[in-house]
This record gives sequence, C-alpha cells and structure tokens, in this order.
Amino acid sequence: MGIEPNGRRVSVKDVAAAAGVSLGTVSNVLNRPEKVLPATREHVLAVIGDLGFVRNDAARQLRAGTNHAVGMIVLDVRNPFFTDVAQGVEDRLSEHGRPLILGNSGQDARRESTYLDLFEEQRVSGLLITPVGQVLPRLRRLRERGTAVVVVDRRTGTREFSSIAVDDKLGGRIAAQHLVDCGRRRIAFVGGPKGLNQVKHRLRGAQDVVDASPGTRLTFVETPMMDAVAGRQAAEQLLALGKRARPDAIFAANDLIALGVLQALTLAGVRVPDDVAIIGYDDIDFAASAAIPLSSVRQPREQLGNVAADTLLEVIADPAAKVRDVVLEPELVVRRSTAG
Amino acid sequence: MGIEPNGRRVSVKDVAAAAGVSLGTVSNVLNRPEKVLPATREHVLAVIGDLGFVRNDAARQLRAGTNHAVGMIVLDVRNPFFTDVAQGVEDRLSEHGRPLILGNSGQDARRESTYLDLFEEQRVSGLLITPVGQVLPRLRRLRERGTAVVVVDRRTGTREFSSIAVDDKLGGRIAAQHLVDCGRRRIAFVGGPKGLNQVKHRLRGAQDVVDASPGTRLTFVETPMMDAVAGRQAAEQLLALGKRARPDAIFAANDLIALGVLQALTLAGVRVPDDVAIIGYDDIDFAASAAIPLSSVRQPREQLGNVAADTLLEVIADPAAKVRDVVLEPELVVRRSTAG
DNA sequence: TTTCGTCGTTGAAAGGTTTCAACTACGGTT
DNA sequence: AACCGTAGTTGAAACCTTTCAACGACGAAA
Repeated sequence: MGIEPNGRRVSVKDVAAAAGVSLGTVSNVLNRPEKVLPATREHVLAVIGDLGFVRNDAARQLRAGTNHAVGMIVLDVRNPFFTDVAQGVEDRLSEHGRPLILGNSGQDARRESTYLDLFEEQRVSGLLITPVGQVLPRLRRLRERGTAVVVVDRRTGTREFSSIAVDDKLGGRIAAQHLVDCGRRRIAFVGGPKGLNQVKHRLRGAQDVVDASPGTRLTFVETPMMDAVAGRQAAEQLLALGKRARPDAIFAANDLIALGVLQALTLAGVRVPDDVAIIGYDDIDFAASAAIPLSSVRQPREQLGNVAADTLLEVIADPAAKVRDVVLEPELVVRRSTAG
Repeated sequence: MGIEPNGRRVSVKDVAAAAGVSLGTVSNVLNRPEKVLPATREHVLAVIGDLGFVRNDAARQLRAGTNHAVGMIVLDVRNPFFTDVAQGVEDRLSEHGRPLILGNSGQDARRESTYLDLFEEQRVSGLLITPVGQVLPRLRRLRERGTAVVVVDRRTGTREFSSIAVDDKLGGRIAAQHLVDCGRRRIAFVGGPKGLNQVKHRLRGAQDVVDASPGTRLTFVETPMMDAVAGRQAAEQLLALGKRARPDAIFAANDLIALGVLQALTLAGVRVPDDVAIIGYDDIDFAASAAIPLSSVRQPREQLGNVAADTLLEVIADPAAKVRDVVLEPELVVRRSTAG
C-alpha cells in the first residue's frame, strides 16, 4: 500500500490513471471538492484510499512558494515557562490547521543560528522567536523574503517587529519592593548572563526600588545560565561569603534558579525565609510544590503564547499590518519563601 | 537582499547567471565542493553571499524524495520527563545535522493522528513515537514507504519495530518492594488511563510484589491523565475514604501525579511520610525540590533519548537492520517522602 | 437550427533543486 | 601528429503538486 508495483511512491498521476480521470481532477478533489461532480469525487476518493496516496508536502510547498508551518525558537525547552508559552502558541495555531515546528536554542547563539537557517530554507510562513544573539539583520532578511516575524518575551527596541512581552522592569520592581516591604535590606539578584534583556530589565527594576529605599543595597551575582544548576552554583558563592556578609534576601531571575538556590541553601542549613528570603520569577507550576513553596512573579504564559500566535497570524495574513508592541503585566505571588 | 529586482526569490539559476557559470556548477559548489576548481568555487560563493541566496528546502526534498528531518511525537511536552528525553534525542541528531520536528500528542489519539499525517506528508526520514492510540497499521504503512520508525518508552509487543524502553514492570516491583520494606501494608496505585502500557506494567509489577507479601494489599485509583491536576483529584478521592480506610502508602505512576497527590494531602493536613508514604516515578528534577522531597523510580532519560536517536539513525542508514529491543533498567531513589 | 452559457474536466506549465551522461580543454603518451 | 585520460563544466531530465486557460458536452434561449 502506498507503493506502486514498480516501487515508486504513489503520486496524483497514479491516482488519476487508476481512476481514469485527469490529474487536474484529482487535485480538484483534494483542494476544491465542490468543483467536482459528486460521483467523480467519491470514485477518486475511493481510489486514493485503495492506493494509499498521501500528498507530498515538498511538492506542494515548492509550488506554493511557502511552507504552511510556523517556526518557533524557544530559549530553553527544559524550562516549563517556555513549554507553557509554546503550548499556548500551538493551541492557537492548531485551530488554524498550521503545524508548529519547535526549535530549542538552549540560550546558545550558534544553535539559534542553525534553526534560523533551517527555517529560512524551509520557507516557513511565520517565525516566533525569543532572541539570544544578534539576530536583527537575519530577522530583517527573513521579513524581506515574506516571512512574518514576531518577537516573544522580549522587545526589540527598534519598532520594526511586533513583539509580545511581559514588563520585566515592572516585574523586577514588584519583586524587589516585596522584599523591601518584608524588611529585607541586603538583596542579591541572581541571574545571567547579563547580556540577556530579561536579566537586564529585571535587574534594572530591582535597582530602581533599592535606589529609592534608603538603607538597602543590591548586589548582582551573575550566572552563566538560567537553570537550577546555575542556581546551586550561585548559592555556593553566597554561602562562601560567610554568615555576616551574606544577603538577607535573594531575587532570582527565574524559578529554576530560585529552586536551585533554595535547594543548596537548605542543604547547607540556612533557614528560608528566616535567614534568607527567596523570590523567583515566572511562577512555574513547580514553584508551588517546592520544599519551601516559592514566592514568585507570575507571568501570564498561556496568554503570552496565545497573543503571540494571534499576532503572527495577523502579520501572515497582512504583512503590512501595523507593528504591535504588546506588553503584559506580571503579578506578585506570595508564598512561604518570603513570608515574614 | 535575497530578492531579485523582478521580485522573485533568488534561485540557483539566478546565481548561475550572475556568476557566469552553469547551474550544475552552482549545485556542485553547494554539494560537492571538491569537484569544483577553487577559483570558481570562491567566485560562486561570493555571488551567493551577494545575492543572499538560500537553498529552497522544498525543492531539495522533492528531488531527494525524502526530508532530512526526523519527527518525534511525545506524550506530553509539559512533563519534564519527555522534554529531557527529547533533549537527549535532539543532542544526538544535531551531531548528524538532522533537525528534529517535535509534535506533542498530549495523550490525545486525535492529535497523535494529526501529527502522523503531517510527518507522512512531510516524508520525514525517521519517526520516534511514544504511541497513544492504535497506530500499528500507520506505523507499518510508514515503514513500507521507507520511513524509519522507532518506538520510545514503550514496547510494541510484536517484534516489528525497534524499541527503547525502560523496564516498567521492574520499576513497579522496585517501588512496591520499597514501600513494603518500609512496613507499609495498604498500598494505592494512582495513575491512568489504564489502557496505557506504562500504567499497566508498573501496576503489574507492584501487584507481583503485593501478591508475594502476605498481609499487604493493593488498590488501583484510576486517573484520566498523568499530570498534577489528576493527582490532586485522586488525592481528594482518597481523602474522602476517611482516616481508617485510607492507604498508608501511595505509588504514583509518575512524578507529576505524585506531586499533585503530595500537595493535596499536605494541604488537608495528612502527614507525609508519617501517615502516608508516597513514591513517584521518573525522578524528574523537580521531585528533589518538592515540599517533601519525593522518593521516585529514576529512569535514565537522556540515555533513553540518546539510544533512541542512535537506533533510529541506524535504521535510516540501513532499513533492513535487525530489530533491536533495548530495555533499560530503572533505579530506586529514596528521599523523605518514604523515609521511615 | 444555431447560438450562448454553464459546468465539469483536461493537460501543459511552473516552481527550484539535484543528478548524470555528455562535452570541452588540455597535458601527457605513443 | 594523432590519441588518450582526466578534471572541470554543462544542461536536460526528473521529482510532484497546483493552477489556469482552454475544451467538450449539454441544456436553454433565440
């Protein structure tokens, strides 16, 4: 089934021959069934079933000049925040029958570039990206070629591409203000690398609050990644400082880091939140079920995904659509790790 | 850049014209550079850069008859176990320059079928799948068409397709034996739907241990899904039983369920592990950082992904390669949720 | 009877890449 | 001087789908 006696795959041509119609008719049955006499249609469909014919997408794309699918490059598939966003995107796209091709840059500019190559060669109709490296020129080129581009969880600065982001500076302020309100004075911000805009903005927001609050100060512990391992390593650094110099509050750039920090600190006998308060960022599902339930700054992730997909579909439909710059607001979630 | 003055995309033909060579030579530069005089090669490459030419993958695939990419259908992207496996696969594939197209069935046979359609139309060269529905006929058809198929985290029963799995029955035995060794007698197994082989085998393993241990018994609490929400709901059911009838140990079919159960029980004031011991399955990263660190049965996930990718590459290279049936062994990880 | 419209069907053309048999040019042999 | 072999290059053919101008058949209108 699906293979002709001569060993070749079944094509529309074979179907046409077997059904005794022209290949144009077969194509019509597939794409504009209402143009075809019901009797013919049924017959052709029967033959298609018998022969096990399956459309060759490469040929279809070649003809159409563009791939129906949408590409998405996420920063880290192992971070539930991004899979939740991707889920939101996929839900919306699948309503429109468009497949999503997911690429994982893992915060590596080289891998990001590889996926951009792939998507460019594939002529995807749209691209969703949370950029790592210097990709603006590539994005411009893609757009010139007719690929819709929407930036996710980041703003480009230039008003060239639509973007859906969460206000990171506000999030940073919310987190820091909460720590200050809890009476904490020596705050450490853990995250990195500092080139990442998310990191920069969250840090900036926190800095604003500290600047406006006499008697408080902020230190920056840079990490090479945004995962739990990096969190544990950062915690080691803080522990090495000794009890005196140690901060009394930690603001982690995301929940994975926060969970790593939390784990290492409790293991070393530091009491959370008594000795050190911890607040994370993202409010992933696991934050609530941590050893000490984690306070966090919640981002509306599914919404982020939905809006991103909608915006992309809009740009695909009308490449001249005006550039949107959606900024969603994060929200404080208080749990035990900062109680008191 | 990338667009000819006439508005069309740049093709090999345009490059050939601009470089003053034939289109066969351009293709040679791209695919067999050693066949081309260095001077010519450099010149063509320069023109390619100037014109911003990018290969059209659809045309290449059409010609080749097969897509270079590999498709993978996972059961649930929001479960870290599967993203870890996918990561293992992607790592290995990217070493061979093959992109991975990830599809998420979300344990829904309809979505699984949609992705199978997609991959079939795309003529992917290989498919990795953790099946949900009755897909054997589809898999057979794919193989007839020349697509390599490897089943992941499951065995097919028939010896038709290579599979990489972890011994679920052994895992079930390990978990149950551990609970019995801790002195627990009334064990509840939480998971489902029971049609899933993973669930069936883990349950069977547990049953074996219970049958061999006088004075113990096992009840089965079926869930509709394998996520934290289902775990919380199952916990409600157990709580409704009342203190007396309640089990003194719970074996959850995966860690997400276990975390859900744990959350709901502690919220209701049940002490873990004193009143009820809990053990999960998978040993995802978050198991260790749960409110009460979770005992679990660890599966070698990255290895699972690596071996799956290797096996698939083997089958792609030689479709007649003999069917492999790799079974990896799970391992007990004891933490606080079963201590004592 | 002729003419016109409509509906359904036809088949050639286009889309961009890769492959491969055929060709050219040129240095080396006899 | 004729011939051979090789390295480099050429361009037509094939891959499969979709589109669209053109065609045939048939019923209705003149």
